[in-house]
Amino acid sequence: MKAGKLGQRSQELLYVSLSKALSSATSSRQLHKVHSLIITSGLDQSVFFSGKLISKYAQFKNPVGSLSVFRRVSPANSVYQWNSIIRALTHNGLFSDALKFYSQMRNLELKQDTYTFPSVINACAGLSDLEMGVLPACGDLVAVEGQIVHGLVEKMGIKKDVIVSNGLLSMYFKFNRLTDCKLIFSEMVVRDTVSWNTVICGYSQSGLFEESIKLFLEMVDNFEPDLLTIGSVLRACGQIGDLELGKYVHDYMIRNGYECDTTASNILINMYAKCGNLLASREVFDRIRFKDLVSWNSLISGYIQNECFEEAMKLLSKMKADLRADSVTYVMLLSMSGQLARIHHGKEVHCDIIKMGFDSSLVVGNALIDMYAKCGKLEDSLKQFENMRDRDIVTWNSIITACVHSEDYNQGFRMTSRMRIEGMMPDLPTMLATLPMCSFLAAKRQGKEIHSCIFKLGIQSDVPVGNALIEMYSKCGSLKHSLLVFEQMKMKDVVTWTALISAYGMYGEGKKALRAFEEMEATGIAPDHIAFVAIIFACSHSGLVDEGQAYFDHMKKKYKIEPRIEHYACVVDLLSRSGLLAEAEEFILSMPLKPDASLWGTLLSGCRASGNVKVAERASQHIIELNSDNTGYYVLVSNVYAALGKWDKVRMIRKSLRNKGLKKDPGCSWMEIRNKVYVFGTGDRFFEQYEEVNRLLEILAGLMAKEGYVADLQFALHDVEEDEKRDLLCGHSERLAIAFGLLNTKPGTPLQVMKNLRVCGDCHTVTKYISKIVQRELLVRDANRFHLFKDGTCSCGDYW
DNA sequence: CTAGGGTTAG
Repeated sequence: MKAGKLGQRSQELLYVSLSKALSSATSSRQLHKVHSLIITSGLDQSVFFSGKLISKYAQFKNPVGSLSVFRRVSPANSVYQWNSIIRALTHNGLFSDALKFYSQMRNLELKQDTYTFPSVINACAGLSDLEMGVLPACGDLVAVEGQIVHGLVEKMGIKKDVIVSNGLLSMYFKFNRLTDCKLIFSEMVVRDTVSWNTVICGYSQSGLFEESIKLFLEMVDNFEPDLLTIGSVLRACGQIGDLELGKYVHDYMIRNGYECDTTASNILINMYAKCGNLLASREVFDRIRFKDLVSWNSLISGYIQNECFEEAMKLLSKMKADLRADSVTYVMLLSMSGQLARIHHGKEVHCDIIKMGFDSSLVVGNALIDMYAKCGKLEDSLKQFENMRDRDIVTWNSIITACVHSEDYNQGFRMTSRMRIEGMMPDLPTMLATLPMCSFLAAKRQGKEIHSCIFKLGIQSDVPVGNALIEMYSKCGSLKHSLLVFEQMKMKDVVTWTALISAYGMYGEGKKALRAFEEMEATGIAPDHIAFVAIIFACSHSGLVDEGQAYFDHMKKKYKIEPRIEHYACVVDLLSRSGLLAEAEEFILSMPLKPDASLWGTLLSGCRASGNVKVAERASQHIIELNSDNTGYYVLVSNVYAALGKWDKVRMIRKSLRNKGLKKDPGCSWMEIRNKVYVFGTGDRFFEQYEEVNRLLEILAGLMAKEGYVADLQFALHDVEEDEKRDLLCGHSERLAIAFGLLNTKPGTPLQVMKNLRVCGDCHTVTKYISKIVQRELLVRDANRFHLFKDGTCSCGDYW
């Protein structure tokens, strides 16, 4: 009896001391020691110690240890043990394993409790992030598991448990199911700081900054925000540039003693920099007692974002005196080189990166691709891309963007197909990078594919995506689809409206563009300087001279937007296309900014329609004096002298182009027939069906002559005899394309032809005749607009 | 005995 009591007493003592030892273990070595003691005492299979050991191993990032303890108690019969193993696995990122254990637990018909769900929910959420991209089926599975969990939570009546609800909230945020979040949050009976933080962070991370700020303001009435809340809301302030609220939060921090927190101060630096208030950033920085690398990087990045590059460099050298730059610092420096397009600076940074051994970093590698592209060195971007061992989605998006930046669309499309072959899932930025390629090439088929991909990704309601789609469809010859996308967009910004106005402008729908502009103003969206470029261009493409000029004044007076060179160019285009050349020239000479080559070039193009050689010659003189590098203008100038028969001047210009190492963009046209793209260059003789195409053009020439057509030889721009000039005109690439299209499609089928340069006046006339003779709709897109030829007329009303 | 939110520089 006595011995028994003593035994029980010592057993209790052992229990307590082992439990204490286990709790206070601070290293895995200590843990192993205590574990051995527990085993020798024969207590390792007890519910209490096994559960505690499982959790303890998880704490030291040793899920294998947790598992081996769990296996020794199998079949486990206590909820505590199951909870522990599920939590241990989730804690270590082994989400799918955690869910497998959860399924087993469900099969055992053990009663789950409020401790089970938070871990399970976390596992669901974690898996969605990591594996859904690669394994869509797995993602579905998790979605189902998430629903089961939610259902069980409701059935068990533990919906009111704050921790469980918070877990559900966080899971749905990770699935980006915002409506569910809203519902759960509104139904929560009890909310604590964590609940508020979950929704505020969640909205901020989903990019819904206004929503996040609104919730924060609601929260402060009842709860004390902590550092997490403050961090999230400051991020939101920075993103939308809400300086006022940012200052309010800063005051709150000062009042509540968060001011000396380094992390919080770093966020403040970032917020002020994003709001453009570098002085405030600097003040916060100077007050930080313990500046860490992030503090320095944040301030330097602030200076770079606000284009104060010299300040940034000064700070950098100061920083280097007591801290070593890390990969983030180098990424920022690369971004600076890119912004400045200074390849020498970029290469120096690249050398430093190699020296410091940061060249193996994925983020740095991606930044290098971007830097080289922005410096116009696509070759170096490609080299960097090929040299990279690991590539993530950003790598692919960067190289595609690089190709787009250098206008190498074929390379760009090659990259997108390589990306598909290598199994990389495209994302939203991929869509934003590829859509402009389709726009430029008028590749409608690829554009449509991307559109369906956008639906599959579920990002069709994203505003920039919608904007890019509007542009793509309008440039691919489908105004109808553009309008459809526009109508379906729930949220619209100034870019959306501008895309619509430009679309109308390209199709010569000036009146509709004007109406769209008014509608935009009526919905309370203020036009920016680009919207004005779009509307004035739309006017000039439709011959709405008075309206265009009115908008130019409207911009200055009502919106206080100072006209830039491109606005002046629009007005010059507007006047000269309508034959008001004297007014256009006068306008250039009276403008407050120094006219550059683009203005004279615009005037010169405008001269083509009316053939005013005097103005053309004066404009040419200005262009030559300005010594621009744009070949397009020199082609125009040389055309003027060719038309005047001043061949010595033509030769002089050609020679100076050669000396500068510049080459004229060759004119080319292309069209899509049955999913295949056919390209034609000016005067091409080596393509399929060359003979047939030529014969058809001859037949058409005969028929046109009967209708009264006479070739306008001022557009044949070579120093050759008259009849040879006629031949050269016939060789213009758009004619080859049209003839080829006529031969290879059924009668009556509308044709769509793209051209990289502007259509010449003679081709414009010829196309009108052809549309009448063959009774077909011919849609021609040139450098900046569409011409729909139908029964002898053109939609542009000859304002080409 | 076990549970929930994670913020800053790119």
